Amino acid sequence: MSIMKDQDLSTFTEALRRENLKLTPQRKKIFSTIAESDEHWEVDDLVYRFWESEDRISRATIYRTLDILVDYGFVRKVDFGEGRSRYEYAADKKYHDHMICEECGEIFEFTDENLRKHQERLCEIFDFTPSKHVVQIYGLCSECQAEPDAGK
Amino acid sequence: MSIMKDQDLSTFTEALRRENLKLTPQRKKIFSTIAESDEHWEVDDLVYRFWESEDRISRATIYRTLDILVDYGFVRKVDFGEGRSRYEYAADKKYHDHMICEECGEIFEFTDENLRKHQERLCEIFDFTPSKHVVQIYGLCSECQAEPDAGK
DNA sequence: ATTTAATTGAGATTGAATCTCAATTAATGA
DNA sequence: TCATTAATTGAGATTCAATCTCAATTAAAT
Ligand SMILES: [Mn+2]
Ligand SMILES: [Mn+2]
Ligand SMILES: [Zn+2]
Ligand SMILES: [Zn+2]
Repeated sequence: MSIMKDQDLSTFTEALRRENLKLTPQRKKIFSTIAESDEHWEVDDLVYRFWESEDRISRATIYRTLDILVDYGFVRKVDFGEGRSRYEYAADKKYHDHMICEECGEIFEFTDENLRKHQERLCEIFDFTPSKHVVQIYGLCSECQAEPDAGK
Repeated sequence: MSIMKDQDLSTFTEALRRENLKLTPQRKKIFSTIAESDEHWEVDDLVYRFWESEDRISRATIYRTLDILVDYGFVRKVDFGEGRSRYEYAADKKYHDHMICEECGEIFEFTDENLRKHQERLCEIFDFTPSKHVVQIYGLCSECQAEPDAGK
């Protein structure tokens, strides 16, 4: 685990203490696994990863810990309309949006400051105080346009 | 039912015939109810409305009919992260996006051509062929900023 | 009127997410 | 180090939206 992520872990530890929550082995393990995970993983990715390891962690605990991590801003919850949630480690990553290929499932991240500013302006017009923006573009990625079966 | 919506119904009828599907009383009733419904309704809104009427329609049939209507483009399915889907009658309404107040649940629609064009440009850059865009802004509406309990 | 493939509805099933509660454990401080 | 206490865990039950199954019904075409 990198220096940066060790820092994150101690930030997590402090946040827990601040709210009188305990630093349990389960929470520690979930945190460090997440910090090393691929992007946009789902709960079962964690469940099965732990399942194969020495000490399993129950679904309930995983869900509960994720809620805390989302609250604290270490993890972002994303919904690509699959009927279940995905998550991404947020601590070392700035604002971005997603393109989702409906053929191969690949997810492309992009950042567009103009897009962001447009939205801010709209909020001003509506006198709306935003807490969260969702921008998603569904369609066919470059590969899948060429060969419709590429991703299968 | 307006002239416009009668036209829609016959378009629906034709679409059904084209695919060898039958025009049943249930489908007719669902269609006309939808065409008169408020925006962003959910399945249970329909279920209960039919429940109180003469002839009830089963959940399964409602879901199946909605799938067809979404396929044909008469209805748009929207997800505001509530754990269930909402729908809106699409036939007489052009492109728009949504602001969702997290306090009172109100949904505001807006249309911004620049935003749309920005997204188109991004798709070109990524060589991505879009089929669907989702833009949602969650936060506090004007009313709810002033009085946090306004919507309760 | 007959034929046939599509449709319906009741109820079972799935799958994600949440809840319950008894047993366990981290944290605090004497 | 040990006792106290409130937080945590895990197994399994529960919830809820959505989908599936299948026998009975029905729209539509001839
Ligand atoms: Mn991402
Ligand atoms: Mn709308
Ligand atoms: Zn693709
Ligand atoms: Zn509001």
